[in-house]
Amino acid sequence: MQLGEQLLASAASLAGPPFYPPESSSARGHRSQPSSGSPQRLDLDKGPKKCGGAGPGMLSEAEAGEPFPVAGSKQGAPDGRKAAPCGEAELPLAAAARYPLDSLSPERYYLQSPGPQGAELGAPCSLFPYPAAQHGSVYQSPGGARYPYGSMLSPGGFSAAVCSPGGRAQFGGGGGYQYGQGAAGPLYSPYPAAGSCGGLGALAVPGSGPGLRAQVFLCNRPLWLKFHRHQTEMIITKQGRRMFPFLSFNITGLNPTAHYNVFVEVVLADPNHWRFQGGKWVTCGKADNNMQGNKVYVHPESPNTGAHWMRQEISFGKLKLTNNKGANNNNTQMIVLQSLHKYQPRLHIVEVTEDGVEDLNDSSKTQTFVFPETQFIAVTAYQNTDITQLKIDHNPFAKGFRDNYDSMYTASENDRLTPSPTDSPRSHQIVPGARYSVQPFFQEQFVNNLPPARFYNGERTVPQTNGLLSPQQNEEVANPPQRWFVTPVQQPGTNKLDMNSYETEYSPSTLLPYGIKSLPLQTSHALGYYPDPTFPSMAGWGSRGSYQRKMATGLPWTSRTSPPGFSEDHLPKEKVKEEIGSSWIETPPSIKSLDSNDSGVYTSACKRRRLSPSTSSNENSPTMKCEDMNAEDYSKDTSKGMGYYAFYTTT
DNA sequence: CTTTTCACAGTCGCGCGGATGGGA
DNA sequence: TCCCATCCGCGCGACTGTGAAAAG
Repeated sequence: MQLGEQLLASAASLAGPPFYPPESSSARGHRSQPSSGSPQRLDLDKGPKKCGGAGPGMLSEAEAGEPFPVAGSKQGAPDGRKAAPCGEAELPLAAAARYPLDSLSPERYYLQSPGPQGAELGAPCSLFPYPAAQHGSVYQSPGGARYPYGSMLSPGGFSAAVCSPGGRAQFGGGGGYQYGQGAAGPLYSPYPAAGSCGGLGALAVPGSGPGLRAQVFLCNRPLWLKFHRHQTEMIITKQGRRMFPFLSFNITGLNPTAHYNVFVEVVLADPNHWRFQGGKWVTCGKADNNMQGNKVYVHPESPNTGAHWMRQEISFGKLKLTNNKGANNNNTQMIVLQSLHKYQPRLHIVEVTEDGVEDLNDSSKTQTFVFPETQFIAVTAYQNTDITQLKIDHNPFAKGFRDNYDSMYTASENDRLTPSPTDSPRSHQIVPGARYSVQPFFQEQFVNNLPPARFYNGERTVPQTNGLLSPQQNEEVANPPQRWFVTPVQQPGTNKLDMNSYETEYSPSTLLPYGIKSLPLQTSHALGYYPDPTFPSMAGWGSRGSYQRKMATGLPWTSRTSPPGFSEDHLPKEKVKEEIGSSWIETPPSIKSLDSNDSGVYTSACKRRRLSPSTSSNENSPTMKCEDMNAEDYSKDTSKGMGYYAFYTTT
């Protein structure tokens, strides 16, 4: 467990003053040892305890409906677009801006900039690393204010490039983003962006040593965004529950020969305790930041060379979340969390020696990345049915909860409740993907793991779609079609269900452009994950969606249907809007009619579904469970989301 | 009343063992 | 006939969300 301890120490040291008070005292030792008298500990007991009240730290519904505040954000989006999935309650910036937070001074909160990350919503795996301090909303415990947001990097170092994918805004320069956004003030100088923000250009830093900046891309970002819009929830159980979506990254910019440890740390995202009330998440007193337990999950392949980490996608699919405090002792695969608290996963990349020994004195060897869209609230049971539905729709392990229902309907491809690759933000993924032609990052997860049967002609010839997923410089967007034909890197035997099936939603097929939709494959029966029974009703919304997506996977040539230069950069706003607006929550009329006709069957076959026939309608679509968000509001919301894309694409 | 725990049903992949087919 | 490789089916375990019961 030397490695584990080192990493723990690393995380702690990185954090300077840790984000999570109880762990703060264990900078180099055990996290399990609570720092009883830790000066950094935030006295949250003074805060309002009563849930549902309107005390400080609470987000009223009215407030929740307000536009996303940008005040305090140096680089704040000028238009104040908001990224709130289901109200802004979950947005730290909003929260921080509104809550006196009792004894907490504002500077203790490192707000999430609504600008950059919001703008990149459409980018699945884009290459826009930007400063840590400005991003994300990791709750900073008292005493930790010095290190905004946990960028535990030394100011002189290459500072953790909190890489939030997608953004393309110039990094650092040109009104770029600065560290220490908000009250915290810039603690770090602006990121000296190596060339353009993101893109492989930044990777082209030759032989860089410690100063080499890594870039991290959240691979399944569209999925995360989907959940984020509704405020992601993660189930925690005593035995541990896997995350879904799980964290999956692509890393670039590492020294190929150097060794690195890669691990994920889950930290408290804000100082509040949350509860689901009135169809939305509201704060409910102070968080219990005394929670003990392991907060770090070391990637099983650590330590390994930079080349290794960059060669393939780095997935944390086996990471489990638990509320069992005793789980930290003997199960390093589990991260201990507390229910109804909001957390922010963070990725740490620490350069180590060949033996895996970390130089704790050299903070420049550590980089931390935070993706705000991966924030989630830990729950023991799902609160928001929207989230439940998303989980069912996207998590292969939950397939049993959707098949019957799915097979009930025969809605057209366009009339789906569940987003297809063409009607969801995933479509945008192609875009960024189009930029990625150099490295088949996703092959293992998106291609190699795909059941052969899912490939057209039974051959794994689809990898060209990988091109969609392979990082590529922005300037390369111009030739997406060619890029798509990327030679696959066969890595048989890797990843199983947890990887490939999870990602099937984002397999190349899911990333195919609109054109794919018109390519209904006859190979439905060949789909590994979705057996034949689902296909008789393929036209139905049940088998459609992910199922057909998989069919598309098999088309090596499907990518060609994509318009040249198709990219999120060039994606017509109308199209984007259309896609956003057509997310799964919207139920097409055809379904409604079917619902009425087959309600009986539906009821028996899908009694477990929370989505009742009536709720399949627009009026009662799951989305509307955010009570403060009616259809119109949702539309607006999507528009706002669109704003993100617009902002993103124009940046 | 809210939150947590547990048993349950369903799906999937893996591993094992038997059946099958081809070659020596 | 024997040996080896491949294919197939079955059982098991892992994993999911559900829904009821228990706990606070």
